Amino acid sequence: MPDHDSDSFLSRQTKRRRVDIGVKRTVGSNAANAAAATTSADIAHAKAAIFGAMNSLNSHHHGADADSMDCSMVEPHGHAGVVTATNSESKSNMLRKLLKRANSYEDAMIPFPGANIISQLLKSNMAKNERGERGDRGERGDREDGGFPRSGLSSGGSEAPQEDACSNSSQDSPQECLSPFCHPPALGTFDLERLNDEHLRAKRARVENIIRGMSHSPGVVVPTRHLGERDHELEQCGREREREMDGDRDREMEMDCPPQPPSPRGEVCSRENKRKQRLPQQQQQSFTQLVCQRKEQKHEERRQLKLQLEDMQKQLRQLQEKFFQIYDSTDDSEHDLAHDLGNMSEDSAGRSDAGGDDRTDRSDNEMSDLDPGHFLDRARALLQEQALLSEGDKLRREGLVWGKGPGQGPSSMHHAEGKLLAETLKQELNSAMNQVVDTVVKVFAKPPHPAPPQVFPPLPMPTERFGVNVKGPNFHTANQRLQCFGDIVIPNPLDSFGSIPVPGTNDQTEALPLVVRKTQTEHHHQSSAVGAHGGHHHPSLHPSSLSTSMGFSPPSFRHPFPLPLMGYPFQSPLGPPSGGYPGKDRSSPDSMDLSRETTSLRTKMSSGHHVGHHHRSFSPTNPGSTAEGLSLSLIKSECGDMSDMNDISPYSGSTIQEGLSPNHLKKAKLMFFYARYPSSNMLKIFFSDVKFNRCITSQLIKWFSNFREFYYIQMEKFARQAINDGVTGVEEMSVSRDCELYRALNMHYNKANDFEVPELFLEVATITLREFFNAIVAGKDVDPSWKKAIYKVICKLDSEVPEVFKSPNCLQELLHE
DNA sequence: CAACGCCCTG
DNA sequence: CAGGGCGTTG
Repeated sequence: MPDHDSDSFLSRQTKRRRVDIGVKRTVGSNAANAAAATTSADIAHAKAAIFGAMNSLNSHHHGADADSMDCSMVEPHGHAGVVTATNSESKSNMLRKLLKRANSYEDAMIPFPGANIISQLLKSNMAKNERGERGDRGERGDREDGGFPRSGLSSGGSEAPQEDACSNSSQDSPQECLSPFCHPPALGTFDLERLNDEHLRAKRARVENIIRGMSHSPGVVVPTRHLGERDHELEQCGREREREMDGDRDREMEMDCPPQPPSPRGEVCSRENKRKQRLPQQQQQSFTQLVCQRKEQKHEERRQLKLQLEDMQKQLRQLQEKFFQIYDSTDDSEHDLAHDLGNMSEDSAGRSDAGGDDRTDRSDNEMSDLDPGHFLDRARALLQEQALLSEGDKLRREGLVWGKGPGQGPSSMHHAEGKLLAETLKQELNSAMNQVVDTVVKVFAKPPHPAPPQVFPPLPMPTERFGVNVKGPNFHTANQRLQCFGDIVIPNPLDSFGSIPVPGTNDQTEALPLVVRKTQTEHHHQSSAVGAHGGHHHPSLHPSSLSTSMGFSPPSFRHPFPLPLMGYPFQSPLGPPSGGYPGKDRSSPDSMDLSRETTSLRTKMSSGHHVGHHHRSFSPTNPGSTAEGLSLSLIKSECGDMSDMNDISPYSGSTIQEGLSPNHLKKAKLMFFYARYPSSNMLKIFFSDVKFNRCITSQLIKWFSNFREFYYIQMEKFARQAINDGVTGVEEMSVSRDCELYRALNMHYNKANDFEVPELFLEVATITLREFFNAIVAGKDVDPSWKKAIYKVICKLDSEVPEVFKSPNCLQELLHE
């Protein structure tokens, strides 16, 4: 898999060279390599973010609780001892049930598009957690090392370690993390096949159960289907999938690319397309482009879903943790609710012991218990109970105390508080659960809902395929809320995804989750290479400045959808969204997608050849995308492959730019006062708010080259002028703040004169001037390369650029001083 | 060969 | 300031 990645990247790179922006230097290949490593390690980044978040979560609690939290996501067995000891098992059971249901949905979702990836990721998390509990702390550290900017970076060698780290993480991610069978050495091929078979069977069973379950859900009408139908669908999906893969191969042949293994990866596809768009015969291929666009969108959707689920799970774990803190030694009267929650601790523990593969062998009984209808019903029951409880407790809620006071025994006071807390927790849980439900439902209902005008006749695919009537109110709102999660920053491909049919290919994307797991794994890994966060910032950038001046705090980093998600659970103490879901009235994010993508393109095209259209966004009104394709190819030929910049950080709207702005130019000019010859690494460090690619690096270096040029021209000019003026002694030559030379330089690099030119620069300028003076006086200027000696001297005079310049906001900070 | 930097031109 | 050519370096 890494081979494939690097291969494709190499070919991309070589092709790119043709369209280099002109500066012969290929500085960008450093950046490009880094970018490749970044993208290929996106999954590792995501994981690192998750684990980092979990770490931070755990760090707020002491050992046992932290452990139980870790377990809670996987298995509550960690609580079992504690809870049973305190005879409040039923309560905890209730919570566990809820929590587990939340988790179990990933399993339930497996047969559906986008679900498999989630479950895989969750399973991988479980595996990680289990390992982590065994005291393996190093792994997390490694991961963070690979995924996050490190603090101790040397300006010289920041790239090699990055690549190493990235490749490391990309290496172990497929095996360790993505594989549901996390016992590599123990399994022979036969075992693997057998497990795979079982896994598929279990999947099938789950499909049945889910479909059955959906029919219980309010507002969902499900025509019951037979396994045979489903099988047929699966087969069909597989065939479609094969067809598409063949298409990939064909296209690659056309591109005279070295034949690559058929990759389901949208990234590759899009890359192919981008390259292809430069070719004249692209009209013929608009169709295949559509296929790839859809794939890409689907991958993004998966990524989003995955992130959402993880977030929600984090929330749930938090809540659970709180719950157990409070109920550790208290009692309650919730048995009525808890009793129907079944024997969860048993099967939970059983599953935890059995490991990942055992999860697939869930019985139908269990599954029927996990269907969405029951889930929703229970949620409602909880809500009703809440309503009752909260009547009397609402007023006292202010005085919640989250710990046991020293003087507080198991008194009635404590008891009452526990009730309060329980209620609050339940509310939170409910809300969180609602979110889970919505998400899941959203997946189920991936609707052919009326999306932007379509050119191709829509294929009635998802509804039929899943037998889900998506017209229920819940589905709509769920859909919208999902979009709200990703709003502003993350493009929501859900809409366009489900609604952009591709003629001929019967929308095979739905079949992807059903493909063999290995393919899935690859798929996941690769699609995440397009991932959202790849664009956060270059790993070599300074985390300190980022976090302090850009609001790049770890929490927000790990939380792609912080506000809507966090706000939701607490928004309504008593009025949980039983009937109407909040977010129903949110504006459609469709327009935001456009604007956002347009922005992402615009910033990149900061100089020259602006073409008004958004990249990667498939325009339904322009089916062939011929014109767009051409203009797109123009853009790409300007700046190389844009796949490097596809990723949009959630913060990119205000912080990470994909192009150099006039402010960056200004900053560069001010930096020139300190460094005449900054290395590309240095530039990456100091322009941390810019997403580096070949273009940007070249541009920045070109800037400094131009600065030098001007500088040396001025020096020579003034030296000659002084000589002409009869100056004979070098000592008379100096650059002070009132001389002409200084004014010329200041005018050029500090036009607004709002920056105090450092004294060091004056010294360097003086030295330069004298060098020129001496050389000219000595008549060296007859030598065509006489300046080189001077350059050699000057290039050693670079001084440290102040730390302030590392801040993206350094202009404000500098100019306010 | 890639990376870099200078030079020239527009 | 950007584009492109060219030479140098490791």
